[in-house]
Amino acid sequence: MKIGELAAATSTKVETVRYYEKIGLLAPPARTSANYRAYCSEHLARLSFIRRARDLGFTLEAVRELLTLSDDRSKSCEAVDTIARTHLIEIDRKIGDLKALRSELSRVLSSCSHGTVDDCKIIGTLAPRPKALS
Amino acid sequence: MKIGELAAATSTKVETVRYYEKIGLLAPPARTSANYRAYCSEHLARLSFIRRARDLGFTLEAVRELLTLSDDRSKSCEAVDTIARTHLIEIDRKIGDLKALRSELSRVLSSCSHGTVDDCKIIGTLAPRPKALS
DNA sequence: CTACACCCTATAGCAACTACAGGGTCAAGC
DNA sequence: GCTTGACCCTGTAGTTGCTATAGGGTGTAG
Repeated sequence: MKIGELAAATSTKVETVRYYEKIGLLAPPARTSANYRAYCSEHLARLSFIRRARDLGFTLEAVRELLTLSDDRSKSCEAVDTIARTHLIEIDRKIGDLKALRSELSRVLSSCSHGTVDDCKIIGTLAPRPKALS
Repeated sequence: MKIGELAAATSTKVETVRYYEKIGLLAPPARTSANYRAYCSEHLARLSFIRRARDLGFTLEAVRELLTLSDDRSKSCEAVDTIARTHLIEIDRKIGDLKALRSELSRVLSSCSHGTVDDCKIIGTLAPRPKALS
């Protein structure tokens, strides 16, 4: 399996596959006589794992941990659970942040009276022209 | 006003203030005899504007546009409105993405039976071990 | 035999900072 | 008068997760 095929099979870009290899997330595969990367099904499984985890928003560092954990199949999956739960909390935090930001921006927008910049409440909200310059 | 004071007044880090100057967002201030940056109230107003816009999630490029627009006080604020509305749409998209991701991750997490990694549904979901290796 | 798609390495770029390294300046305290 | 410490300076490299480019080699179809 050449890199382009592996990439296509996992909806990944070729450069990204090479990048994962460079940062040690994907094991370097064998090479053909022409120095082309030759992947096997283990690589495909590994990269699929990585992509799925990435799609779920895990950082590469978290993916790295998950991969390590998943390699020791007899260990408790508590650590796995912890990583996922931590990630969920982080997502909730981000959603909360964005919602707060959304309502603030929405408020600013609704105050716009569509006149000149001089009257613009959006600009006004951003830059409260100082009443007293020092 | 020295850079540390300006930074403190706007809850910005000193390095960030210098960074804004470097990328042309904040005008270079006068210098003291010791080559220290000496800021005036205009700089304070400008940096406050930048920080508020950033807090609302505008990109630096959007901030740059908003600053340019806000300098021409007689112009229509339509362009300002457009930038803000575009940003709002973008925020909504991000919230949607995160919510979808959240529900997916939540589903994965709830399937965890807290046994060993070998049974772990989280790992299993991420890496469906191929039934037939090629 | 010559296009063309694919592969290789190595490096730089993106956003928006942040963190050094390696210096200079200045006010206070002994 | 000298040192300590907090501040300031420039310039560069690091962060995350890729993506893009330059400048080349390989393999196959017409």
